[in-house]
Amino acid sequence: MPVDLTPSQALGLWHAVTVRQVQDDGRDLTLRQLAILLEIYLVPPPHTVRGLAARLGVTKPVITRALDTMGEQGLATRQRDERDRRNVVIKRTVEGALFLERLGDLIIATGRVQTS
Amino acid sequence: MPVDLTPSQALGLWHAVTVRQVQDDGRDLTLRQLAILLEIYLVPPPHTVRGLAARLGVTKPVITRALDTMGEQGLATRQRDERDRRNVVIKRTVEGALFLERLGDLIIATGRVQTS
DNA sequence: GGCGAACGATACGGTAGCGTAACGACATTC
DNA sequence: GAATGTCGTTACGCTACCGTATCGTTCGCC
Repeated sequence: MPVDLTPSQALGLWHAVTVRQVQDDGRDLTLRQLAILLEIYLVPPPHTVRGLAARLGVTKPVITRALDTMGEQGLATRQRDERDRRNVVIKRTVEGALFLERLGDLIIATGRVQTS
Repeated sequence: MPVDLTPSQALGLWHAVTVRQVQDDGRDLTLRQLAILLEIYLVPPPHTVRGLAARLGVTKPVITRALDTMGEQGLATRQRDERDRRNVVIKRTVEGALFLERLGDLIIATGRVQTS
């Protein structure tokens, strides 16, 4: 099941999905926040602030702030690591999973339309 | 040349591309700015502030501000419409075209790796 | 010519992001 | 048990974005 996109199709897909995301989503996430969210939900846990910062090439406060915002929106949760209480483990939430599920559906639906 | 993505592959693609975009791009565009950029370069001109605002479901100042920022970065230019001097026509730039070209290549390259 | 509408830009107060630097809590090491 | 190191968070000053409201310019129309 290969993904065989031309450059034009690739950008077209990105275009359509991004526009619909802007239109529909009241959340207005940053690219960084979206990257963090995808990282949390698509990469096996555990996730820490330091780990995410290193993975994305940003500073720790960026992650802390993003988790603050996304926490208020119910997209992720924080939890102290009881084994090493210096660490904070980032947990997934139902709402976050739903958000990504909708995003996945949007991409697929758009891809079908774009290339049909 | 169909795009036959599973939900998992779709999100995986989005994930990898978004993360690399965050890692590599010092510009740190907003989702809205990215949507505007894609709209300008993938939809046939002419583009106006009002048109883009309507298309994306945002207010006019959002477009004005985004064009300010993107103008400083060389990603787009503004030009008065001499036929109707109330209008401003948004023009593409070489740098903007290069940016999108790189994005397209990134998506394709990622898609190949992701699904191989 | 004057009035109203349309367009883009600007002003305003507020919020949220940024990077750098420092901080408190905790673990580790000697 | 005191020093050192490692976490995540907070503080600071700053910049950029937000939405609402208003402004100046320009067009169209009577």
